[in-house]
Amino acid sequence: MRSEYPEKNKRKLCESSLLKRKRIMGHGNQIIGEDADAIHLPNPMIGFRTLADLCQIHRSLPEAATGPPYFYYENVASTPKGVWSTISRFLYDMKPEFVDSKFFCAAARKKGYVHNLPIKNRFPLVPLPPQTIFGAFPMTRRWWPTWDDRTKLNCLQTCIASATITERIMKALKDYDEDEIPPESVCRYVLYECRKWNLVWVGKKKVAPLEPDEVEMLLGFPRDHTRGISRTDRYKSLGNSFQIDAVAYDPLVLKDRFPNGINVLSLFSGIGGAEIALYRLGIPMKNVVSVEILEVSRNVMRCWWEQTNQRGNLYHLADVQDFNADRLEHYISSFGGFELVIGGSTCNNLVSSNRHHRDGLKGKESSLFYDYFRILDLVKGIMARYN
DNA sequence: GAAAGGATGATCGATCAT
DNA sequence: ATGATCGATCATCCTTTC
Repeated sequence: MRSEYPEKNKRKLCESSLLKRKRIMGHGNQIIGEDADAIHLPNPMIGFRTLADLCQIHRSLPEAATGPPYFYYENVASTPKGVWSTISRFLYDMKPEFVDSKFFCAAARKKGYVHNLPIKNRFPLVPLPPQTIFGAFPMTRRWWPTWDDRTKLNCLQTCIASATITERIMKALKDYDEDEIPPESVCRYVLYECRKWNLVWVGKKKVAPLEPDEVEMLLGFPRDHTRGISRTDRYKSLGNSFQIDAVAYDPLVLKDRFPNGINVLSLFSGIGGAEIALYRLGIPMKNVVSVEILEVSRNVMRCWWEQTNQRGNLYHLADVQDFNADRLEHYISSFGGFELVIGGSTCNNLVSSNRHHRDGLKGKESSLFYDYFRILDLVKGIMARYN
C-alpha cells in the first residue's frame, strides 16, 4: 500500500524544480543547466484527483491561463527530457496533469493534459466501460493461462503484431500441455511479446492481436466508428486518438456553465474523440471548427456527425499551419467566440516507439504543438478585444 | 497505386540487487 | 547510495501482395 506522502512529496519536488528552473532561466527564456527542465511523472498516474477531488480543494490558475476560452491540451506523458516543461512554459506556466486511462478502462494510455478547466466535482462518464481484460473480452478467459497475470492491456498503438509473431509464440508453446506451466524462459518470451503487442488468448496456446472494433470499444468509441476505411487506417487513426472516458472526465463542468451549448475549436481532431466526449457528456455543440490534416479521419468524423444528427454546424479545415488570424476573426465574429479550444498535437517525434525520428518538439510533426499555442493565444487575444 | 506484412532499438523511469 | 535490470512505448521504412 502506498501512502499519501510520496505523492505530496513529489508535488513539492515538482514545484521546487519549477522554481529552480525559473531562477536558472537566463535572458530570452533560454534554459541553462540540465536540472532545469525536470517535470516528474506521478505514480500512480491519477492526475490531481487525490488532492483535488477527494479533498475538494481548488487550484489557483496563473493569471494568463484563465479564460475565456477554456482550453484543453493533450500529449503523451513519456517524452524526451524537457518537452513537458517547454509545453508547460508556453501554456501559461500551467502544471500538466498526468493521467493513465487504465483508471477508466481496460487499456493503459499515459497522457499529460494541460487545461484550465475547474478540477472540482469531476465525475466519470457512466456507464463505466469494462475495467479488465476479462470484462472487455469474456471469451478470452477460457484460454488464458494462469501464468499470464495481465488484467489490463498496454497502450493501444497504431500497428498490430504480424502473423509471424503469433506463430512463433504458438510454436514456442506447442510442446507443453494446456494445464502445464512452461519453463520460465518460455513464459518470459511469450509474456514479453504479449505485453509488447497487446495480444490476447483466443484459442489453445493461441494469441491474437485485437480487431479494430475491439480497439474502438476499449477507447470508448461507438462500435464500427471507423468502418469503411482500410484496416491499416483504422488501427492508425484509433492508435492516435483519445481514450474517450479519460478525456470526458474533465469538461463535464461546462455542462452547467453553458446549458445552451458551446462553440468548439478542435485542433488535431482526428476521428473526433473530443467531439464524441462532449456529445456523450450531453454538452450541445453549436459550432465546431475542426482542423484535421487526414482526409480519411475527417470523413470518419463527418460521418459520425451526420449519423448522430448533431444540430450544430461542423466546419472542417485541413492544416493548422494555414489557420491564421483572419480566419479566426471570421469565425469569432460570426458566432461570438469559442468556449473551448481542445486538441492533442502530433506526438510522432516524442514517443519511444518511433525508432527513426524521436526529435522532441523540434521534430517535423511534433513541432505543430507551437501552432496549437499560436492559435490558442490568438483566440485569447481576439476574444479579449471582443469582451 | 493502395493495402498489408514484416523487421527495425532507444529512451526514460521504476524496481531490484549490491 | 549506486549500478543493473526490467518494462512500456498515440511509429517508420522497406518489401510484398493485390
